Amino acid sequence: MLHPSHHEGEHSLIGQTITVMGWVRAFRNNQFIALYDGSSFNTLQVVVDFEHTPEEVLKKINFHSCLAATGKLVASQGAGQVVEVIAETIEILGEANPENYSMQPKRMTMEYLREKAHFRMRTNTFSAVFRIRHGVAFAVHQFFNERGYYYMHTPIITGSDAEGAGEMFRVTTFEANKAPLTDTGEVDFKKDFFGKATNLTVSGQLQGEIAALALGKVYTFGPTFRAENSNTSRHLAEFWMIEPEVAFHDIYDNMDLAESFCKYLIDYILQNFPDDLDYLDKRIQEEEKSMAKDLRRPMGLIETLKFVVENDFERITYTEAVRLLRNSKPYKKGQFEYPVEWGTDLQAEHERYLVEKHFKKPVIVRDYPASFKAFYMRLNDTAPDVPGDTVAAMDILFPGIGEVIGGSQREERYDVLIQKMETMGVHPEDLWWYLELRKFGGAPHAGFGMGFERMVQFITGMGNIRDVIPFPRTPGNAEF
RNA sequence: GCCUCAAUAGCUCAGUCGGUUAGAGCGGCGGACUGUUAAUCCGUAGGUCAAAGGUUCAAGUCCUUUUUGAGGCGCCA
Repeated sequence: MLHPSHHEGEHSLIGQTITVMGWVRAFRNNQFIALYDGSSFNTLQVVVDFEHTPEEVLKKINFHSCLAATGKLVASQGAGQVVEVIAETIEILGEANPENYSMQPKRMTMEYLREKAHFRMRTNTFSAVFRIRHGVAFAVHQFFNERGYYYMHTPIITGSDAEGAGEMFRVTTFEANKAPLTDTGEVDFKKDFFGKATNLTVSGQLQGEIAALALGKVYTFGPTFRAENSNTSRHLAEFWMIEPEVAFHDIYDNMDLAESFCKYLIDYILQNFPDDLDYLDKRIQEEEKSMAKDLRRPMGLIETLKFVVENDFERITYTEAVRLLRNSKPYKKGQFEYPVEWGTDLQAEHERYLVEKHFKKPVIVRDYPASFKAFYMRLNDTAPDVPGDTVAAMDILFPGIGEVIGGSQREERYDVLIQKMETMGVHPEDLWWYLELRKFGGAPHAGFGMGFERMVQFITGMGNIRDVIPFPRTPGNAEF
């Protein structure tokens, strides 16, 4: 459909009779329809000749009703748009009776719209968010394709329950109350569809490593499932994750890749979705007018995105982070709820201090204690000033969102890996193939996982992750 | 899973110390309007105050339980 920013269309079609189809955003002065078809943020003005338009058609030109208008495209007499269609005929394609329709041409809360997920994409905010979501997804593939990475489809149903990334959703064809039992009274998964217990994937990483040790540079991008009872604005039970895995990369290559990846995605949206971004930016400013000054964002949305693209991320080790936190004002004043001690994981309040107060930019923290990180992360050599064993792991922390990326160099040394599995209670026999990758033609390699929705959340400035995925799945909610 | 807060008209909200007939804006409906930009103007209808129970002469307001939602925390991406 034509819209004011579609310059090619303007010039080639002015003076011609055309048919346009879309949904009514507004009907002003009994005369002007703002028609919207989703192709961009903009609407096209259709001028109605109401003396020659049947009464029953005029009555059905309502908010969000769908229609086809045929008429001549002309340069607009009004100020707000470049071109407009002088309608000769209007055909109502789909009514939207305002007496029963749950959407209204006014500001609605995100919570209300979440209950109307079948209609919320028709709003300015959500249409902008989902156009941008598409843009980010496209940019993911473009980024990796340009760099010679292969897109790998790792399984959604997985039989390995040793991935250690949280609670899993069971996949079974057994009736919930009629599962066959073994002699010892346990569910007999040998009789289940796959002949073993299976779950929805929590990560494609382990299979990604198989691909990386064959094709060199690969990435996955697919749905991921966590059955955690997480009730926050940045967790979903079903989300999309991007996981590059690269042979011959160490932790530093890994951080470089992750940082340039983040910047590429953000820059792609800045370049290609300015109208949508501009609307979201203004929307946030409007929303923050009624908020206390210290609760507002330090920078506007677009300003923030440009800042992230143009500046290096801060890089520190976990050990340095702990030292820095223990010397911080909130620590000395006892304002942290959780203790800061080498060997315990950084809490959200600590990460927020580093990102939002101290460095005021994205921060990459690396070399975490081995004790609370996954078994597959590569053990670092001991270092002076570091009180315990660390692994080559890194997290990228963003303002407002927290962890957007978590990654590591993988343990490629067979003996070290098997020892770590044993101390961490992972059964080597369950991951025999993973171990064989180290035995035969193994290589140093590294990778990371990016939470796709978290990145979209950051780019759109949306406060709740449920509002950047079309149909959110969270504890107690799988409507639509 | 834990903590805190909330639920009043279709939507967004106000409702004082427990007191008589629960209000506003927007939206809806009826009307006016041929250059509007979330158009504007006039008129009008609309309520089981989330549910159940309790205290009280009297409950939207206080108490208990439940439901739903939000924010924070934990788990993580």
